[in-house]
Amino acid sequence: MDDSGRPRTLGARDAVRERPTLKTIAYMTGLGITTVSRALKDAPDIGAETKERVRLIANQLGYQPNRAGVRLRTGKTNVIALVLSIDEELMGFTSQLVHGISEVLGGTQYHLVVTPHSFEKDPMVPVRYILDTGSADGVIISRIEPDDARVRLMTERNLPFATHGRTDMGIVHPFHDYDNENYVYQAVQKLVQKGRKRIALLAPQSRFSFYIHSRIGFERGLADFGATEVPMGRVTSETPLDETRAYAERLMRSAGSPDGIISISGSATIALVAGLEAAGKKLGVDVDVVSKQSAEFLNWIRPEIYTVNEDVRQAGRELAKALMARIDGVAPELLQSIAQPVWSKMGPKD
Amino acid sequence: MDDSGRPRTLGARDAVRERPTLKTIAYMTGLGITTVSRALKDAPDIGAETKERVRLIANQLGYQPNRAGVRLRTGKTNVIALVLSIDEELMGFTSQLVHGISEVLGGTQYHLVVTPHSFEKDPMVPVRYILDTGSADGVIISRIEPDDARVRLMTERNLPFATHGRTDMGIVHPFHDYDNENYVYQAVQKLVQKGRKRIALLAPQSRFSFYIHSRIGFERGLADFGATEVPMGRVTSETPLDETRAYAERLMRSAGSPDGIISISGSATIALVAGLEAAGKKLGVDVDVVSKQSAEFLNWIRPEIYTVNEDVRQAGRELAKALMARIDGVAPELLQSIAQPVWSKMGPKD
DNA sequence: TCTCAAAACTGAAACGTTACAGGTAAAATG
DNA sequence: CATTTTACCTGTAACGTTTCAGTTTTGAGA
Repeated sequence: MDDSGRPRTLGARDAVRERPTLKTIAYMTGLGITTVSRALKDAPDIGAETKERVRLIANQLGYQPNRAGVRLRTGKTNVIALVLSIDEELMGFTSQLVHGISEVLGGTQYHLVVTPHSFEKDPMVPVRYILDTGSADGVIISRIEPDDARVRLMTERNLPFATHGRTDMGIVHPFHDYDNENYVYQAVQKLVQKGRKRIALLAPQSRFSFYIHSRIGFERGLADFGATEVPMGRVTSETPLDETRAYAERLMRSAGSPDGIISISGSATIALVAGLEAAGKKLGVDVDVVSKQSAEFLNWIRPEIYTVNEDVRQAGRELAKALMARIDGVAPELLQSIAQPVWSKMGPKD
Repeated sequence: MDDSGRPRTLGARDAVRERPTLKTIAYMTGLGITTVSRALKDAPDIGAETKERVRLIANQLGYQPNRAGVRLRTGKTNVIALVLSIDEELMGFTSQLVHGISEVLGGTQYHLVVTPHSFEKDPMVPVRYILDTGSADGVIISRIEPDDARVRLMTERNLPFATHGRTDMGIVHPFHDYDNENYVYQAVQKLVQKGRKRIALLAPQSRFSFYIHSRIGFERGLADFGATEVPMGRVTSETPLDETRAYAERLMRSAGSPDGIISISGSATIALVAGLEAAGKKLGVDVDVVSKQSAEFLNWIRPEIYTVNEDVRQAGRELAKALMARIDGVAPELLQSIAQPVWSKMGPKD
């Protein structure tokens, strides 16, 4: 009926509306689909002038490669999966991370798929799903353990990933971490400088890597600066806030109550402070508190708290960049970074 | 050369590893690919026994339809896009919303793609991108304006969406909203009951729908309960916190300072309280504050604040459910909901 | 016994892309 | 002038799915 070989109503159909495809551009330029595809990829066997022409038309049509086509043909999903635990710290952690990641992904073909899950149940579920369905080119995980089953599995199965936190299992992989050891060490120093000697540490749950790091920093600090530890019982940064508050009140009323407290998490600090004030203690007078926070809010409430900011947004950026590089084959040992603590300007002056 | 007609090493290849496809199941059952496809869809022209057999093998293989294949063939992406403004409220709003949405999406084929953008620049960009690339089956947006260009565009182009907030432009669409009018109305009532008469409202930016709602509730409350307004100048819930604080301090030192303040946002309240205390005022004595919050944290800091919780997680659930229903063709007028304010148990007793 | 309809199943084509294995014409080589 | 390169370009097949238009088989009806 018409110039067969090519599908029938192509020109008409494409000229009207519809999303442009390689076929559209091929039709408009009079070239073959293959040529157009290769031209847009800047392949060496396509003439310079042809490439120019193809690019021009592609731009003008606003051509965007069809993701499903690419994915089906090549297996490349152009998706980064962010695996979130449902009990991640409340105060802005997740949103900061998401924003940081997307900031970097914004200039690329990657989309960000967020996959939350209940950590208590089984942290492997989302990772296995991604592995089984091939639904992402790379994965970002947090809440890392020293010996992390997810890290092992993804390494075995060759799925690129980046971790927010370090492991200690002889596997070299991309990560970004906060230097919690150094943070706690400096915190001890700060408290001792203020004349505090009996210090408590509100640490993370012990299964996580950063528990170890903060303990190491703590013990090194106690030794170096000469102070003693007041134990926090079973209270961690993830204990329900009312329990934390109750424990803090009891602790501060007790005989050997601490005169300095270091907290690893902003929300726990709120409960902590509520507890110690309920016990009649005064911040900056009877006791000093140092806290890390992922959003600048503690000093609005209590200017007396010494605060250190964790730039989670920056962490998101680092993780996204590292992961993309890993996907592109960069060696993992080149994709590791550790952020140093930064003391907030809102805290006390000294 | 083996049993040609079918691709060569299929049985072998699939038995070993590789992801199972319809072809795998077809090979194992001895059926055609089409039959398998239709059997899994429970089509009426497939025998009951055959369906059973196919389902059994599919389950056993852990078959999951290839998303790229489906998407290429049908255009269905099985993706929900969440369009976030980069300057969304800090305190947990984003993460709550994300978790709420994923909770619902968890049981479905849908994936959640998060697409942040700088609202100040151009809120249309992400919507246009999704429209142009067909990269999602539905969209969730927030920060809704009474006359919202995104709503208009998506309606025109027939892209299903749900909004976190209402519009007022004669378009019926799925939404979930918080009853800010009622919240502010009740807040005025509460303050008047406490004997407060000169009330200030820290409202959202005026371009947003919920500005109007809170103003209406405010004015209705003032009239009904007999109080007068103290204006907040140009301060809104999005003003940088230090400016809010400075303004609050100045305001509270001035002649006609308010004895009651209503705040629409938890983070703004922090700055507000810091300001009024800097002016020497005492919460619950010189002035009462009522605040909405999306995470229960204000009363840890100041038990004297009257707080109302907005369950953003629930909002996420509602939005996800509404959007999926809309995608399935349910009429938009059936997919609208408004959450009522709930007074926190942590606030003052009366 | 023959015809027809219903029930059950199936191959081909298409969605948009890329890898592969050519193809063609012009230019360089002998 | 014949032959080989070189530079550019192209058709086919395949990724996994669904739709369409059948085909085969079975059994009922005449």
